[in-house]
Amino acid sequence: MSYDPQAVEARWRERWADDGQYESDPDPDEEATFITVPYPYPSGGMHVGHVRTYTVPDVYARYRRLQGDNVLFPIAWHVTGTPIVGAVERLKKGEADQLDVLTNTYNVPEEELEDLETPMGFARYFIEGFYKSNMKDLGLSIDWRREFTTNDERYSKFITWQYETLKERGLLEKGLHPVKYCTEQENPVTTHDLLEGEDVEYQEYTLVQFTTEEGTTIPMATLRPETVRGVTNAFVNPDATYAEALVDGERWIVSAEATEKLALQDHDVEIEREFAGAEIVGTTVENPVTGDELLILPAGFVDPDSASGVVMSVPAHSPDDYVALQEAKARADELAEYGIAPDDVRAIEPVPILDVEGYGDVPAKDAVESAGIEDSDDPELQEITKELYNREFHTGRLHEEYGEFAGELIEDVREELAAEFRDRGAFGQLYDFPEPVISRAGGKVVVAYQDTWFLRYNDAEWKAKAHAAVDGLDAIPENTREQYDHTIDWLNEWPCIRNYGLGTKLPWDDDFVIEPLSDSTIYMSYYTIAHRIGDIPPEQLDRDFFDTLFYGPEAVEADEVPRTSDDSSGGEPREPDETALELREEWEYWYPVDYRCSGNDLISNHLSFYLFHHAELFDEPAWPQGITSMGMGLLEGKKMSSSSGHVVLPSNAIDEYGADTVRFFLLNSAEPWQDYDWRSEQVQSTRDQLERFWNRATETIDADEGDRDLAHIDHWLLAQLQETIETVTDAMERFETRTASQAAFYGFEEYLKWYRRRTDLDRPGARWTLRRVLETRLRLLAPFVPFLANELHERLTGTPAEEAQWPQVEEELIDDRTIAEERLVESLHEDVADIVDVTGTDPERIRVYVGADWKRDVLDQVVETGPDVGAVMGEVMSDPDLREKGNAVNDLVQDLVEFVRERDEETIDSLSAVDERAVYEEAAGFLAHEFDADVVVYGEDDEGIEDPEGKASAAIPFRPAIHIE
RNA sequence: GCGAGGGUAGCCAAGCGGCCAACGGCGGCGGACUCAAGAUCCGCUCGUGUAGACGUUCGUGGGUUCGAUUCCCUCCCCUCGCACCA
Repeated sequence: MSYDPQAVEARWRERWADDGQYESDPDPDEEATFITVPYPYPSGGMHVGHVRTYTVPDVYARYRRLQGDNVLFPIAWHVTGTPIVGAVERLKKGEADQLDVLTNTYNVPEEELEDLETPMGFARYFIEGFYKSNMKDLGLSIDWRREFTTNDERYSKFITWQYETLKERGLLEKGLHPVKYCTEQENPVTTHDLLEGEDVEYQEYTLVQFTTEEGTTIPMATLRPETVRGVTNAFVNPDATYAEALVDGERWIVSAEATEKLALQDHDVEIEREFAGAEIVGTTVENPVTGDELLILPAGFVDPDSASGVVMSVPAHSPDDYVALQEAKARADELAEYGIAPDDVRAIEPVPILDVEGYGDVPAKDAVESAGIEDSDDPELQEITKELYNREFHTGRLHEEYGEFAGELIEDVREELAAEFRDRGAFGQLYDFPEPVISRAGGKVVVAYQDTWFLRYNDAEWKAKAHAAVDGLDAIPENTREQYDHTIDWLNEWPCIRNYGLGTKLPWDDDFVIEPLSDSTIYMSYYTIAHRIGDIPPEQLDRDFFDTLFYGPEAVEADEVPRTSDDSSGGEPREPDETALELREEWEYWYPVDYRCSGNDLISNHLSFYLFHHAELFDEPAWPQGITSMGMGLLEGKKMSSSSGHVVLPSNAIDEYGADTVRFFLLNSAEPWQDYDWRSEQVQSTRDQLERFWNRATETIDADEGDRDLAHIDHWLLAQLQETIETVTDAMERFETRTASQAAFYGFEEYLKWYRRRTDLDRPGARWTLRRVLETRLRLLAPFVPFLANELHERLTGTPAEEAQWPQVEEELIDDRTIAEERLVESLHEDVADIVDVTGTDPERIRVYVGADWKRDVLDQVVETGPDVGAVMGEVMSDPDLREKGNAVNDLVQDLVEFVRERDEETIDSLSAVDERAVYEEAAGFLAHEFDADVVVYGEDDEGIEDPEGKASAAIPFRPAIHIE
């Protein structure tokens, strides 16, 4: 029967569903293995780029089951936050892009679009229609009883418990934090809400507070506060609108735009009057650090919508400023209209404040002159400005006048220096974007301070615990360990709430929702009880309930203090909840998570949060045991992207190739942590290979069973099988799905190819061997291609592969000597083929000469003495018979020393027991058949040897001489 | 810039001190089978070569070693992450 994956797979899916095959419950007699994967976010459909993430854990789950474990592999749906809400809004607005993705990429029928117009309706559509059905079609061995969404009432109770506990432990703190803010909607926005400037990051500008004669503050925005001593003048845009305003009670002058930003960044701003920038051009201001009086010059390049709208000029270090100053000098006479004396402008000279390698005293001048820049419109000006900026930041050292900071590198002291001036009241700060950022609502996006709650990942003790969790972790691949440590060190306060979106309300302030990365840190524990918690009324799921569940009855009994912020029941001793105690058994059985299979892009946030929260909320035995981080998927060499339609839907791929092919391709084309590339040509080829495997397997199954009457080559194949079992098992333990499947499938195919050439497959011994090999391979492959492997295994043995055991190496079938012997045959075959090829002859007769016994003695001596020509010669020459042979021995020793050096000890060992001549004699028939020639084997010293061209003496041990004619 | 990963024959990709001119797949060429196509099987696919060899290769330039694709350093190029976004 030919390979029909759709039919085979449909049967097994049905069978698994009917049997509840992958529903796992605690069983004290079996070891628990708990595997998780980040729950998908159904803000769109699933594509093949997502498939491997879920297939790798499935393969491991299936592997552990074959090893006898009780395995739990659950899934749920993450709907928290704004992406789904945003997607629904865009749909309702009828946005073309959104409609295109839905109807063209994901083939949502027009008439069903309406169902997607509520957030949960949208989520449901993609959960049921894509994720869930795709996962089932792929044969993922998920316990479907445990699914939930993060918007479920009971899940929220669980998150509530988590956040109340963290708050009580002092790990949540309230404060102001800069966020992206849409001035149109008057609301914070996320990257997804942006129309323009998605990847622009806001920057922290220092406001250097210059003052006018009247004592008005003019804050000049800079990213380089350390250049304050190099300021020679200021620039304002004469045509822009500026405002005089009371800022926190002080009189300030900034651009009109800046007043709004200041107001949003926790300043009290009262605008008194607005005027054109020209008004203050020509006046002077005082540098708060040096006390110098500086002139304000006009400049059209000053953007009033960038920071404060007033900039300070540092011509010695900024090529931009240098060119602007030169231009101002050139038209100094025109500046008289602003009441500026032209000579005052011409008198302005750059003031260097630092030394930087590779430039002279005035670096900006050097840079401008060597680049040959003439005016401020030159596009190269930006480049050299950036280049000099970088150089100065990393290698620039401050001059003497900086006192304690003198001689230091800018990158080491900038922050410290700015902080010091800030303390003295000379500097302020302002967050702003360096480029325009526009929200999807069309409004300008600025940085605003928001009152927020954040998780204190900067807490030293918490960090220490998280590091401890990393120490005990099986980080796969191992080099991700340092990334976790690095992230843990680097993480700061993390705002964990949002103003809107789906999810759990902040327990003590329901204006806020806990954001998606923060409500998904310990939910793996929720899986252990998810299938039973539905029977419990939500109101019963209070703090005591979860305390009992996770911390045991004593956590409640011992504690008579009211626990929740709104608990008014007072200090009554409480009874642990019975149901919670029952569920506690589930949690204790399954926890900890043995492996979490995730993407390497999540290391810097989600996976590190996962470690932080486990380390804090649970005791060490419940900490994560292992994390596998995976690479991403490409489609025909390019990044997949649902918005551009450059995706393949799993359902299409499964229809076309079958689920086993999809799985096998993904698992075999790269190791999980490497990127893979979905190329339809390769996928098709994978399918062809599986089909060939199927056909061969079917032949073996249909043939007579044979019996255990084994020839040399059968022993050889069985010995290779043992090596394969070992390789595959080792690889599976390390999640090396490529190595494992490659060895079990393609690697072994190579052995079979040789085996088929070497022997008569109709022998009873061969048939027995082939059945044995097939059965073992089906078990090795069952985690990868479960449909095909279970089907064939059942046809072969009567039971599915998944009900059998993972293959064990059978000691009595290990046979290094036979493997070594067969290698000799292979290399003899290869040598003959080479000679035939090079000479272009079609041989009638092939003569094989095995080296003389004394040569073997010399080899033994080399092995004993070690690969050292001098030492071996010393030993060998003490034998008179050998000494007599003179130079021949010398040459032989040279060759044999090299022979031994090139091989490892095991190979040499296994060769020592080999009867070389017998091996060639056994293979003579095979060679005769292969080359269609007579094959005769001689010993070099045989009497009656035929040696027409005197080749025999060239033989050395394990490298016979050959003659063909 | 910081952190991580990577650059191997036409393409994908393994190797990670000697068994390596370098597994495997795709593509290409030749052959067997076939009326034919497909599938399958065999051989070739860096160069030279009428004897199993030699020569030049594994981003660049150095170094360590008897010996380096494999170890160390320099440089060049590519990919990913860098925060409130899942």
